[in-house]
Amino acid sequence: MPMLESFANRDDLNEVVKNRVAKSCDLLEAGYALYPNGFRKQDDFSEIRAEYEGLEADELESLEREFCCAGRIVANRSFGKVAFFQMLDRSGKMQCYADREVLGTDQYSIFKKFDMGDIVGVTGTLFRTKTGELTLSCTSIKLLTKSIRPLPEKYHGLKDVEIRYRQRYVDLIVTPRTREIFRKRTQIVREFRRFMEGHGFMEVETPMMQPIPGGATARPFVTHHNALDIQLYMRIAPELYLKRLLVGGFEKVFEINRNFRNEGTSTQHNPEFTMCEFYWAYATFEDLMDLTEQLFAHIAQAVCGTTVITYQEQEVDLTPGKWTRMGFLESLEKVGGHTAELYEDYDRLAAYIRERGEKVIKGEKLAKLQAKLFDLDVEPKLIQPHFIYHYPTDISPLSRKNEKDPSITDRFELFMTGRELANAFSELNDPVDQRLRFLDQVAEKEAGDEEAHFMDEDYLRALEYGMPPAAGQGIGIDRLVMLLTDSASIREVILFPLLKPEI
RNA sequence: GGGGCAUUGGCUCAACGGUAGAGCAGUUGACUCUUAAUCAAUUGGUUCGGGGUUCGAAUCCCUGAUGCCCCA
Repeated sequence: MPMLESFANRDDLNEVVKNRVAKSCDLLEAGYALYPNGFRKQDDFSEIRAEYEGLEADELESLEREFCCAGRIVANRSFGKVAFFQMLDRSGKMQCYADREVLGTDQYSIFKKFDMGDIVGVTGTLFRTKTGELTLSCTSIKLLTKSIRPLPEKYHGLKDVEIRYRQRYVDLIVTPRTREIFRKRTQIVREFRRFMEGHGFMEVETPMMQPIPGGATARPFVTHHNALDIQLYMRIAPELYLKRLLVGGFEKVFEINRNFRNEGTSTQHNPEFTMCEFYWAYATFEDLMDLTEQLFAHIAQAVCGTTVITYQEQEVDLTPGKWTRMGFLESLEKVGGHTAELYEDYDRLAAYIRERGEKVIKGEKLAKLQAKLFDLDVEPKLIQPHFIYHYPTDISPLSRKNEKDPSITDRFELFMTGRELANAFSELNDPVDQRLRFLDQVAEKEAGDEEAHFMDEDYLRALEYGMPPAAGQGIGIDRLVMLLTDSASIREVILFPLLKPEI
């Protein structure tokens, strides 16, 4: 109690909090615990609703059953001797009814001291109100957790996105859509796993702290291991470790986990994000296209109940067989509206890209400029699912070269809604070729490209033992969740997105 | 890294150079079927921080912080 009082006297607290602390003191003095343990909840509101929503008022009345629920008070409409209040549990909301006649004067007067946001346990029976709403009439109400901070306004809810992200716990209490998004996220990951396991893939975990970061073109986070006194990097991709597992003989592996890339944030980038990468021995990138169509359709069907979804008011058809497959250069022509006269003429292409406001770095290869052209004029136009394949070898350091044309690789990226969702290729398993590609990257790193790949001798050693021909793919889980929850920003689908510290 | 917008009570928002206000939440009171309950009364502010202009600044200028959006 003295602690509570000193808490209440802190001068940084607003009136509402002080009031609630004062109320808490009253409750304590009257002999009630503020945070008692041991209440056993029996029933979820959604289960009750599912089972009894269909019953008529008289059928409910003859029901003998007493329910035992717990949750947070999120609305309270009080009359003199009765009150209707809403409770929220993990499954949803339920209207409850408190009646002085039923509860007795003592318990009812204690109930009147409860605030919005308090967590309470109730027992009660079902009835239907005059307006027909299924309601739990309380036979007992017990305070389980006192809340001393006021919840946001009930009608407009929480609109300040900064508070929504920083205090996600409040957002989850008051914003049904937020709860919905994260439930769906869990479902999506679960269905992803189920699909992969159903296709014979084995889930593994590989290092997230790596002495040599590899498998992607990105700047890594650097950290340090004290006992070993070595520099470590947070992984930018699991790729090279998963392929070591192919060498080891696991033919179908996947990992769903976090990657870390030391870059800015945007509506589509968070420094830590979740990827699923999978590797399939004795398959090619073409097999992956078929698998991907099946995978997306499976998840969309399971989570959204349809394979035709709506994203930001655009309809996207994920039905397998309807996905477009198009060559990289072909897409520059057909979608971008350019000809070889532009995209194969280095100087003209460089001039065009500068004109469009993109930088051209001195010594940058033609393929990189073509990729920039693609980003500018093709990617934004790919609304329906498109596999864009045969990327230039120069920008695909881990992909297998095409057998007929070594300037391109057997690689594709998946696009829809104007953005990339997956990257896949037939894997390069020739250790000599891989060494040359690494050396090429090392040269670029030395020339100042901080995103270029590191040399990885152990990975080359693994390839020298022999990695079976294989195809591998990475799918951005956050972007997939954005797609299936119609979210415009990646922060909407990450529980605690990275923000600068408050103070 | 650059540009634009935002920041006012716990929350949602007004006031745009002249006394900082409303609704919800809170407090007090009334009320036995409400569902944004209603009615009456009422508390609560370093207008994001710091500087400046002005007789006077939430408002105009500079600077910093955080967030959002767009670009790189």
